[in-house]
Amino acid sequence: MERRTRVRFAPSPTGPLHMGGVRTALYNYLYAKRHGGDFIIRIEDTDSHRFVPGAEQYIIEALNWCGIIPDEGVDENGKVVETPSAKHPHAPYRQSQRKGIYRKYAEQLIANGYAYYAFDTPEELEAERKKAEEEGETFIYNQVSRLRLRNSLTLPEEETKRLLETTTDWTIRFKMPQDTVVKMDDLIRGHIEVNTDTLDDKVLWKRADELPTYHLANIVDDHLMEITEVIRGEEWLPSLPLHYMLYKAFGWEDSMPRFAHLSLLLKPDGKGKLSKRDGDKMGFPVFPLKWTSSTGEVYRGYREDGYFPEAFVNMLALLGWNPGDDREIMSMEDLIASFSLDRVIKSGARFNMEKAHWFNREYLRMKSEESLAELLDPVLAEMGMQVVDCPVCAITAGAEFNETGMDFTNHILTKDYVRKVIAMTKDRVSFVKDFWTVASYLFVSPASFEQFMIKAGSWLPQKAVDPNRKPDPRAKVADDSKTAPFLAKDVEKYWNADTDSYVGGLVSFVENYSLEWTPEALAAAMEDYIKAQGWPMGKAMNGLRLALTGAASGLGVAEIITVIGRGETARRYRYASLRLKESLNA
RNA sequence: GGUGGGUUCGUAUAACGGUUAGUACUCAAGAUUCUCAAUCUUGCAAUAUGAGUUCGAUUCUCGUACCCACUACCA
Repeated sequence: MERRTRVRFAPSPTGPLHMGGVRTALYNYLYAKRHGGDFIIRIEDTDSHRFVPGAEQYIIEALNWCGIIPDEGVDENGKVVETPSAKHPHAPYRQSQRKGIYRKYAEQLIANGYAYYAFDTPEELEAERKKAEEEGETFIYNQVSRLRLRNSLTLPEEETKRLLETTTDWTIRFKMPQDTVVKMDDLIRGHIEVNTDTLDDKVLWKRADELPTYHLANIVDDHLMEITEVIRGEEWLPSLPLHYMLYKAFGWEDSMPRFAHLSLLLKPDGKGKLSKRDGDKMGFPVFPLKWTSSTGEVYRGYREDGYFPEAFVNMLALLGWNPGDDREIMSMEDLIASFSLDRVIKSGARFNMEKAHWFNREYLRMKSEESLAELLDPVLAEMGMQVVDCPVCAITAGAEFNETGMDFTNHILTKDYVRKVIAMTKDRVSFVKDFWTVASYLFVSPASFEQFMIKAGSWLPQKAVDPNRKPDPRAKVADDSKTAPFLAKDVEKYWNADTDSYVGGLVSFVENYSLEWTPEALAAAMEDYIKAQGWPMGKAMNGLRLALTGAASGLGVAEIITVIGRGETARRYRYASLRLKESLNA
């Protein structure tokens, strides 16, 4: 009988979900949707000591941002469901609120001889561990040691009874059978065998807080919630034998889910799994959303760093899985249509920031100018710009737009102007905030000229250096003049009396230019003019760009002029000429 | 230490036991150009290691090295 596919993502609210967790959730989601099944969220909060306020909400919000929407466990308002309904029949979905149901399962195991009561206190166990350590060994609560410890297997029945009633720090432990080979199958890793002699007697239920441990709660809930596949992180592989044994002990073998253990996400240097500190060290976020810890530490998030959720999800999906062909840019629908566990990679994957940037750039290019303008709005507002939808209203309110829709004195601009800038600079940026970085001169005229130059120069993209990479023997020594800040003392290289006259002439030409006002037409006309005058093309054009942008790099000169307009062009030239002359004389 | 998992260019990955070991990112060179990008073209770069099985091994088996996880009354 074919069962409906039901998978779950079962995070523990002990902190923010990091990108590895998001990937696990994503793979679960893709698998569920690929098979037309359900994706369920369950909160595993059986450890009261490690509970972190806000973590649960963070997890749900993060998944929501990624477009990973649960079918069950969380309602439309993003709240974990607490009372059963047709859509959420297994509520509550928080294990702390399910605590009443686990004890009887643990007792059932004892009744059938699969578990026992253990009365050793945490202090006693700690002492055992310490003793073993001094002897150079490791203490394990297992088939051998349980015979000399205080539990219902060694104590007389009356004593057991008495302790159960009079003490409150006992536990129920699984009675791991001796010398039995557990044969397991993993959807990603294939067949695995483990001898039970290497396993210990795990605690299943604690009297102290009357809560189950992960192992019990997990198996019981997966069974009750009719989970068909368990897709989780590799850190669970060592406890898979125990979980197999538990299904067997409960007599649930027939409905036991199939298991798939995902490899971990590694630090970019490949040493160890990704942890929350790595982001700050390596300069990238490890969390989907920004997180502020209770001690006030702030961790960056992909959302706040300007990544598009589609790009983030796409990048994450391909970190440890591939569709079997050369496709890389894939929407959620594409991913769902192609996802399969047998193409999940067994080895751990390292996160690569350059590739993440590339993904974001690809997605940015696919977006319309309209939607990018929308996204750029807050950035412009932050820089003191005011974007208006209704130019007429703005004019009556005192805005003085030039012919291109910009008021450079009052920093007011039209939506049209923003769209124009975006169209012109779209293929130079990876993130929405980069529009400002690469084209601020289209929004503000240079105020303090030399400073602006230095700043503009320092904005040039810094090339990332991978310490692991072998140097290319043919690579030339880095040309500093290309990336170094454009300093005031270099002015003469770019500007002298001749340049000034070329640029001045060009500006007059532009002011009187009356033909088609497009970058192409204007560029052609300017070039003809420069040639007719017999001026050096580079000197004239680069000089004008310097005057207009304050930098030695940037958009085509004609493009800039058609955006900022004639008046602003002339104004910037006069200003630059003045300031640059001062620099030369100084 | 024990148990389990893993190992293809710097990174992510592809390759019915038979390919010139492919692709993308990064990097480099060239083209283009008024600069810088973008774009296009080209290039650099890998099967951890030793045995075995086989006509033939990146692929199967075993050993070694290295990496990772687990080894809690945490998940």
